[in-house]
Parts: sequence; C-alpha cells; structure tokens
Amino acid sequence: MQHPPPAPDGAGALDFCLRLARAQALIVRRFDSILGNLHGLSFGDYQLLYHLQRAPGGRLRRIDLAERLALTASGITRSLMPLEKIGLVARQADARDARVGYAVITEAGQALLAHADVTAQALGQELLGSASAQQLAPLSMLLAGIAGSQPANG
Amino acid sequence: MQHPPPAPDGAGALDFCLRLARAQALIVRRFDSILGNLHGLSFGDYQLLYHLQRAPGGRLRRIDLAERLALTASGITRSLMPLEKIGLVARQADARDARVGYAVITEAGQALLAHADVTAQALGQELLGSASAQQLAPLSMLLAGIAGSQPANG
DNA sequence: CGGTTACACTTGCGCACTCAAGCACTTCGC
DNA sequence: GCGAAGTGCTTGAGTGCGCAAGTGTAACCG
Repeated sequence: MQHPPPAPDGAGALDFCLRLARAQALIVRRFDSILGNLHGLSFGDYQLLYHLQRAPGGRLRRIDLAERLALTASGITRSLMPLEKIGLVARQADARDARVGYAVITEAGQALLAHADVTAQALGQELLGSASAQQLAPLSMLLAGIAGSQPANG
Repeated sequence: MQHPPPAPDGAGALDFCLRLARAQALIVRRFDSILGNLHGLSFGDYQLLYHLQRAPGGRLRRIDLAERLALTASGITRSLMPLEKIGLVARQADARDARVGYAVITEAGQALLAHADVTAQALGQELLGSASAQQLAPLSMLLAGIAGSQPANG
C-alpha cells in the first residue's frame, strides 16, 4: 500500500474552499443576471420554484425549503413573499398541524419555471462547458458529501 | 466512437450548480462561525488577509482584491474599513498613480492570520473529510474553469 | 388535565453587499 | 496644452439575509 492517506492536506482543502466560494459568487451573479433579464427571477427565486416543482404535490413545508436552499426560516419567509404576491407560489395550511405552512407552486409558477428551466439548463452547460457528464457525476457526489444532503431530493 | 458528446446534459449541469451553491452557503456559515469565535474574523475577513499575505509585498490594489474575492470595488472598501480600524490591514498609496490605493497586511494581521490559517486549514479538511486529494483535484480544476482565474494568485 | 418543552413561522434590527452616482486622477487624441 | 475618455476608489440608497425575540401550536409528562 503506497497510498493509504486519502485525506487532502490542509492547504489544499482550504484552497479548494476558497475556489468554491469564488466560483459560487460568479455563478450566482450570472444566474441572477440572465434569469432576471429573461424571466424576472433571481437565482434564489428560481431555486425555490425548482425545488417545489420536484417535490411531491408541488409543495414543501417552508422549513424544508429552507434546508434545501441553505437559508434560514426567516429568509424563506421573505423570499416567498414576492413570489406569493405575483402568484407564482401559493400558501397552504396543514390540516393536522396548524404550525406548518406549505408553499405550493401554482400553474403560473409551473409555466414560468418551464421557460426558466430551459434558460437555466443552458446557462449551467455554458458555465460547465469544459466538463463531461462523466466528470460531473462524481464531483456532484462530492458536493453532496460536503453539504450533508441533496438539494434536489431528501 | 460511442461517446463523442463531452457536454453534460442540462439537468446535470444545473443540478451541479445548485449543489455547488448550497455547499458554499454551508461552508461560509461554518467558517464564519468558527473563525468568528476563535479569531474574531468573518470568512470574508479571512479571505482578505489570505490573499494579501500571499501577494508580493503583502499588498494588493483594492480592485485586484475585489477580483479575487469576487466582490465589487465598493464591497472591498467597506470590508477593509473595520480591518484597517483594528490595524490588521493598512492603507498605502502608489507613488506613480494617485488613483490606486493598496491594502497591505500589517504585522498584527500576519500574526492573527498565522493562527487563523491553522484553524481554517483544519476546518477545510473537516468539511472535505470524505474526499481524497485525488478526488479534489479535478473539481478544483473545474472551479478554476468556472471562475476564469485563480483565487490564490493572478 | 396543566405545565414544560419543542417546533414552525414571523418580525425588528442590523450587517454586508450591489448598483448608480460622483470625485480624483491619468491617459489619449487633437 | 486641453478637452474627452478611462480608471480607481468612495458614498448614498436599496436589497437580501441572518440573528434574536416573539407568537401560536403541538407533543410530552407529571
């Protein structure tokens, strides 16, 4: 066994985190700009709709939404407000537990998301242009490991 | 040729971006919390010192700092203010061009950074605990590709 | 039952960041 | 030289988000 040590050195790990942070900042900027111009959505708005659409029934408890977006509950409350106002997302109560509030994607939301998805996927491809699907898969797993759980499903 | 298509499908690329964003949010939270408790630094503060320390002469034009952190010039102005106030960073003018202002890391800054580096490297390793250096390398390259240039040097 | 604890959510406050505007300075073109 | 354009930086206004505190509800426990 010549190579039992799988752990990266500290400097490498730190450098990786710094790159990740920088890349993310640029990615968010780009998504915000493109999605904003084309569909009037911020990257955050898009993520909200994205996760709702994929959830069973098109709805999610607000706190689960928070977990998926890595925001706090208060961030979700405020982020959903404008989306509810323009009718992309609706509010829904739980019959069994009066504490929980669901966010549901509306038909208008689905319609807008369908268009935004095309834009977002194209943008994702553009940003990752040099990478193949085969390369991406393991890296995606790695990110899931860092994050603890997946953004797309629970 | 069974596999000529190197491009990832849109859904995969998009999913990757979403995971990346989520991972980054969690990473920032963790760095902010640990560095804040142990050294009184935010993750942003740490990055500022990190880049200054590695730059020739321990100094960088404010705008170059902005590029490295993926912030705007105004963000840098405001971020440096408290660090200048507590003497971790100093302001320095350019003899040839009165427009440019350098940010220089002070001895106090270097001393604090030396301690913070230990913490940050350990934290980086912890966050990436499940990943090997071999796994990390390709992802790091991919991030560099997304970001266009490196965070550590220019 | 009544009290304590836990949970989902909202709200007030503050911070960090962006954008747009403005200032100081340099460089270019005539 | 001198105006025009470009660059580096700062500032005012606005936004997004976290934290802490508060509300209402549910679950547990004597």
